[in-house]
Amino acid sequence: PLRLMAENPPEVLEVRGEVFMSRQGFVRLNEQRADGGEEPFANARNATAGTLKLLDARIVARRPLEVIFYAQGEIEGIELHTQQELLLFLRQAGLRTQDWLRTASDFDGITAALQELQQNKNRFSYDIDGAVIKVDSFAQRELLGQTARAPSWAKAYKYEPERAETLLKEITVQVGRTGVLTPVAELEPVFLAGSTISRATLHNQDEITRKDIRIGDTVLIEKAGEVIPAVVSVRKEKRPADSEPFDFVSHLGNRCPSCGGEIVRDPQFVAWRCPNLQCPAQSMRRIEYFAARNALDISSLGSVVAEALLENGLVREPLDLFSLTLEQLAVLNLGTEDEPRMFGAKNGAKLLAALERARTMPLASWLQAMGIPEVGSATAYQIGRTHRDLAEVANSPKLKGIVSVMTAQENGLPASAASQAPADSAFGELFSWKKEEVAVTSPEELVSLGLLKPGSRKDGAAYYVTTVIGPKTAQAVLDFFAGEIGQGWLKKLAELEIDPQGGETAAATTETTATLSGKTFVLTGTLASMDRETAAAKIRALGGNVASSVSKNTTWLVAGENTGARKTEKATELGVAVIDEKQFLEMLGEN
DNA sequence: TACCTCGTACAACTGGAAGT
DNA sequence: ACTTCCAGTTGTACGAGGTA
Repeated sequence: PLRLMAENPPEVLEVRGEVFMSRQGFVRLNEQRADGGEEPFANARNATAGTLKLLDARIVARRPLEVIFYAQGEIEGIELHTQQELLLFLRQAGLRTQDWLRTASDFDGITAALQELQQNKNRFSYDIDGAVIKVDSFAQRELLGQTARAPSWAKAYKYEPERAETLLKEITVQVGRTGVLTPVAELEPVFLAGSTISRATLHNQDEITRKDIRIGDTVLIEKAGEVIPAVVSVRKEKRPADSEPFDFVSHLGNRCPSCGGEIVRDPQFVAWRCPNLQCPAQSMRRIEYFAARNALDISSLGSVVAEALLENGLVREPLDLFSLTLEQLAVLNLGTEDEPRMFGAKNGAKLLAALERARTMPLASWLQAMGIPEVGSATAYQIGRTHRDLAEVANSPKLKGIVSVMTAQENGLPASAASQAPADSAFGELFSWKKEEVAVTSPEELVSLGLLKPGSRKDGAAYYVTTVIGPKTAQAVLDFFAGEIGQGWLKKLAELEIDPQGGETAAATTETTATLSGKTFVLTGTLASMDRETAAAKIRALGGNVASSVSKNTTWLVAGENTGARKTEKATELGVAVIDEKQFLEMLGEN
C-alpha cells in the first residue's frame, strides 16, 4: 500500500522481505519475451534478481514481481516482542506476509510442521526448497546473537535437492592464491534446477578417493542450496571397463599446471600445493584478492584484467598496480594477438580512480588485501581495530601478548607470568622473541581491548580465552611481517607513501551490532566508495538513523565530494560535527 | 562444537568496442 | 549517433578444512 493501513502507524517502520516471481508470472513473462523476440530467462530466481538491478523503473514495474515481508529493521513508535506479533502487525498494516506459519515448542513440533509443509508444497504459487525455523521471542534472539554470516536464532531447513546424471569428461586442476591445487570436474553440460551445470569442484584428492571418482564416470550431481553444483556419487555400474582410479598427482605428472614446478604436500594438510611464489596463477589470484570487494574494492579489476596485466609484464605483484598509467591501461589487450580486445580509456580511468581510493582505505582492508595466511575479514577487522598502523601490527605487543598468554596457559603456567617472565628463564624460551626486546601487552589490557575474555576456573586462578584471534593466527601475522614477503610489503608501501590507519573512532563496543544506535546521520555529496543508498543501509544495519536534512538532533554530517551548501552551512550553524568519508567508513567498521 | 577462511559456480547486468 | 555484440564483474551461496 502507499499508506500504512494501521490505526496508529509508527513513526519509523523499516521492514524486510523477499521479492519473487510466481511460477505463473514467470511463465507469462517468458511468453511475452518470446513474442517480442527476446531470449527467455533461465529461471525465476535470477530473473527476479536481474529485474531488481535494472536501472529503468518503468521496466521493473512491468515485471510480475511480488513481495512477502517477514522481518523488521528499525522501528520507532511501536513495541513488538515476537515474530508472531510482527507478522500480525504487518498484515494489519497492509503488507503481505507469508500466511503459512506454524509455531512449535519442541523438536517434534518442528518436524511435524516441516512434514506438513512438504506435503503442501504445491499449494504455493512459487517453488519452495525448505523452511526457515526462527526463535519467536525477540528478547531470546538478542541473547542468541549472530555470527559473521548469519543470526544464531534462525535456521534454514532444506528438503532434498534435485539431482541429475551426467558424464564426467575430465578433471582439471586450478591453482589458488596460496598455491593450493583444487581439482575441478568438467562435466557434460546438464540442465538442473534452473541452470546448466558444466563444472563442479571436487575439493581435493581425498574427496576424489573417498567417492572413487574417475574420468569417464557417470556421476550424480546436485545443486547444494539450489546454487552450488556438487558431485554426489558415481554410478559405478555405468563405469567403462578400462577406467582407472584417479590420482591427480600422477595426472599432473607431479607438476603445477600453471608454472610447471614441482608440487608438494605437507603431510599435516589435505591439499597439494604449488610452492612457487612466482607462479603466474598464484600472482593472478593474489592480485584478484587484493582488488576484491571486501579487501580494497578496486572495481573493474577481476581475473581477466589481472591476467592480462601479468602477461604484459605491467604488474608482477599487487603493489605494482600503483605504477600503472592511463596510457598503458587504455591499450591493454584482454583478447589474443589475433583477436585483440582493448581494456579502454574509460575502464582504465575507472581502475586508476579505484586505486587512488585504495590508498586511503583503512588498515583492516589493507590487512585483508595483503593475503596474510589465516587472515580474512573478521581477523583483519579485529587487528585493524586494535592497531594504529602497519608498523604497529608488524611488531605487535598485542599479538605477542595473545601468543604468550595462550602458550603459558598451555604449559600450565599462570597467564600473568607471560608478561613478567624474564627472557633467560625456561619460560622465556617458549617464545621466538626476548622479553627485553619488546613490550608484550598484559592479559588485563588485552581483555580491555576485547581480544581476550576472562574465563573461570575452579581454583580461582586467572584464566583467559581468546575472542577472535587465537595464538596460531597471531603468530601467523607476526611471522608474515618478520619474513621476506611482509618486509617487502612494508618497504614498498613506505615508498608509495601509503600508510593505512586503524584504531577505533566511534565503535567502542564492537561485539554488539547496534554500535550506531541512537545516532543520526545526514549524508551530503557523493561518497567515493559506495552510493548513498548503500551507505544509508549500512548505517541502519548498525542501528543508526539516516535523516535527509540537518537538525539539532543530527549527530554527524557525512560530507563526500561536491557537498550540498545548505547542509554544511546548517551543520556549522547548529554545531553539528562534520566527518569525511574516511571517518565515516571507520565508524561503520568497514574492511 | 562453533565458526572463520578459502575456493568455487552461476547468470544477469553493465559498459566498452565494433559495426552500421 | 545509434545499435549490437560480447564478456568481465558482481553478488550470492555453500562445503571442506582449519582454528578457537
